[in-house]
Order: sequence, then C-alpha cells, then structure tokens
Amino acid sequence: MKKHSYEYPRPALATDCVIFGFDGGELKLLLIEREKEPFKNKWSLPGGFVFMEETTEQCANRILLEKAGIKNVFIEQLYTFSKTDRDPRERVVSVTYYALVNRNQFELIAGRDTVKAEWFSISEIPKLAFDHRDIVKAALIRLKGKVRYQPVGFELLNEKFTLTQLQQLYESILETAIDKRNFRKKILAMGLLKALDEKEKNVAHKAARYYSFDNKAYKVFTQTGFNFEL
Amino acid sequence: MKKHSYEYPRPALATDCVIFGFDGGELKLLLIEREKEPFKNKWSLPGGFVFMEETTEQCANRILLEKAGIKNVFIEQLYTFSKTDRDPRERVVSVTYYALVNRNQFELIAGRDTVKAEWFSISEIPKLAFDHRDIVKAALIRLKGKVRYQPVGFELLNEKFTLTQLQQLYESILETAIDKRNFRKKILAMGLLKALDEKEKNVAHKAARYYSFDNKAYKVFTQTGFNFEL
DNA sequence: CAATAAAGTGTTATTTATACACTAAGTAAA
DNA sequence: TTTACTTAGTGTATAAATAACACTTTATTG
Repeated sequence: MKKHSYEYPRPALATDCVIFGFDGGELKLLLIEREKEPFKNKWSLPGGFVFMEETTEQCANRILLEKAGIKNVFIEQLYTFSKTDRDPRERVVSVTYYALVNRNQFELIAGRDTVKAEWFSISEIPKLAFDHRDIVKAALIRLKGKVRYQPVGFELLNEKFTLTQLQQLYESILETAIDKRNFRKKILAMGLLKALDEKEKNVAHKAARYYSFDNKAYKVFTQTGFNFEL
Repeated sequence: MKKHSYEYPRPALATDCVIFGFDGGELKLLLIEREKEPFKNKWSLPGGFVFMEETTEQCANRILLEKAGIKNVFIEQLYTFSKTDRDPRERVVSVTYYALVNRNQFELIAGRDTVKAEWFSISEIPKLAFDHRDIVKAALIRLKGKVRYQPVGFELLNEKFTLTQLQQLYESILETAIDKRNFRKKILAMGLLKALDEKEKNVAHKAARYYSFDNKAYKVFTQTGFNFEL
C-alpha cells in the first residue's frame, strides 16, 4: 500500500462565486471580465485563491466584496470542482459558492474600480472562462432544488415585494408557469408573508399590494418542525 | 484592492469518506482506527491527501480501495470542510464524499492489511478524530434527503432483496416508521422493481418474495421526465 | 399439531393539487 | 369624461395523493 507522505506539490485552492440577481422578471447572473491571461477579456465568475488564514466561505465572501462590492448576502457552498486540467496554468481545485443578491442594494457598487462587472440573463450567458459554464449549470440546478423547500427566493427581492414579483421569481427559477390563484393560495397559507398597507405607485393599472417576508414567523415555523414546501 | 499573487503557502488538500452500509435492519458506518498521531487509536473516517494527477473523486475512490478494499460503488461529493484549525498539524481542507456499499460484497476485504476497520451502527458512533463527527452528520442529512427523490437505497442492499428489507432500509435512513401496505403500494406502483420467482429460504415464518431493482425501467422512467419520489 | 413469526393484501377518509374565468382598480389615450 | 388597456385580486369543483387501519397466509419450531 502507498504511504501518504504529502509534501509539495499541492494543488492550488481557489473559490469561484455564482452570483444570482433578479430583475425585470428575470433571473440574472453577475459576471466579471478577466483582465489577464488565460482567457483575457473573457467573461468569468468572480473568484480567487484561498488564503491560509480564512475558510473557503470567508474567501467567497471576501471575493464577493472585492470584486463586486457585495456583502452580507445569502451564500451557500455549491460544489468542489477538481478536474486536473480545469486551469491551463497549473492544478487548481475550486470550492464554489452561490450567492443570492438583491440587485437594487448593490447596483452602484458592483463593477467599481477597474473590474468590469455585468449582469446577464441566464438565457443569454456568454462563453465563459475555465469550466465556469459547468459551475453555473450546477448552481442553477441547486437553486431550482433549493427554492422548493427553503424560502431563499426572498433574498433576491426587495424587502417589499408584490405577489406577482414573487411568482415571477419562482417561475424564472423553476422555468415553469405557475397558476396565479394556486400560487397565492399556497404561499399565503404558510403564514410567512406579512401583508403591508402599502401599494405600488405610478403603475398604469391597479396597484398591487406589497408584502414582506416574516422572519419571526419563519423561525417559529421551523422550530415547530414544519417544512417550507412549494 | 489586494492583488492575488498566490505562491506558497497553500492549504493541504485531502478527502475523507463516509461509507454507509446496511445490515441487520440497521444503517452502519465504516470507521478506521488511526495508527498515528494526532488522534492515535481514535476512530476516524478513511481519508488521505489529494495527488496532483487525480481529481478529488478519484482520490476518494482510491482511498475507498486502499483503506477498505471497496471499489465500484455509489459515491457522491458531500461538502468541503475548511475550518482553519480542523487539523492540529497544519491547514488541511477536506473535500468529503459519501459512499453506499453493499456490505456482503466487501465483508472479507474491509479491514485487510494493518488497517483496522469496523462497522458501527449510526446510533453508536464513537468519538471521532478531527471534525469527522460534523462530516458524518452532514452525510446523514444528505442521505436522508437523497433517498426520497433518488433510488440510491438499492446500492446498500443485495441484488435480491425483500420488500421488508427495503422498507427497513428506508425506515432506518429516514428515522421514521412507515406503514407496510402504503409503502409496498407506492414502491410497486412506480414499476421499478422486478418481482423474482425466488423466495427466502430457511426462515421460521412465511418466506418473503425477492425483488430486484429494474435498471432498464429506471432509465426509461427518467428519460420520460418522471421523478422518483418516496 | 399447536404456537409462533413475519408475509402479504384493500378500502375508506382526509388532505392536497389542479384546472379554470371573471371583476376591480388604476392610468392613458381618444 | 369616457373608453380602452393592463394587471390585481379572488373561489370552487374535480382529481389525485396520502394516511389510517386488521386480518389471512405460510412456513418453522417445539
């Protein structure tokens, strides 16, 4: 049997982040243009190497902040990609994360400095550097699974949102049409939404009521063993 | 903004494997006794460092073979653990996997050589080395989620199994009692089981019929967009 | 041959999911 | 100021899935 002496060389360790946003009824993705070879001027996921004194999750949060000005958002580990040739320069293993971002909250900050950042509809994602297409694909599958049994979709919306916005969000993530009446019935029956007194303004039709996600109710909800399920 | 020059030092990269088996109506876990410090003589998950020329998945399969004589089994990436102090010697990031093993298939091989390996009931897991308890916990949660929408439980059983065995398997993974008639109705209705002509022998009661998982039917099943769900 | 032990089998009630169409309210254009 | 347009908002009936529940059959053992 082989003895595991393990000095150098070691694979490099990086993280890459899939950043989701929601706008104009569509799910979006934040991409960064690479400034250096390899894949210079190609679009890519924001990423970077893991420092010795940080966890991969701390690294992902640091990258979110440094490359897109994003902080304090929902983030979850996605998958670790380790194909030996995924970076042409050297062996790099990437622990990937996905983040859910309320776009309005960060619109000004994203793309600051010299970093060119842009939101893309998930239906119009350009060719990506490295194996980033695989990473995005995995993130979409994960998100689809996730929203059905965890109320994470709200992370993508403003604090106040209409039921139509919420429904559009689910429709675009799940890539399916949902019946309006059944959707509203089900989501309201859970008791996790607070109906606000406020309504839309300056719309050319009947103004929709705003709702907000009731974090307190959700806490009680989970503690009593009930499960969110859509 | 920080520039990402990334020479040494790098975290070491390892994989650890949670190996599930099923026997005597109980879910079991294969553990290895450590021969070296740190945690000498403590139980731990089989693990090892990732070589430059292998993916983390290949590494996990290699470890399964080297440490437990197990090969060609279901294996899936679980999570990457990266707390900076999870190994007292140095910074080690571990990409973990879980495997589902038919115990009968490997009973003789596991624990060969000098490696002391033993199966433990999940209700009687001893104190483990490193953060391995967290890893096991994550694996149990994953497995619970997985068996409900993917027919992976069969990986733990013999090719021929009785419906009672299958039910016990689900009961022990999901940690819940299941109604016999409803279970059989549902699982048979999916059309994924082949009833064999063979029955149990040498049992002190009515002999149960053997079934096997119908891989062909499952292929068609998935291709036609239906989903396994229990 | 009686006792034991697990296999095997249907029906009913309840809950959940699905399908479906009109009225209300606000703005913009004629 | 009236009409057209656009989206908000609402209930019911049917179908499907789930959950609850008990006795007969078949083999072995003492």
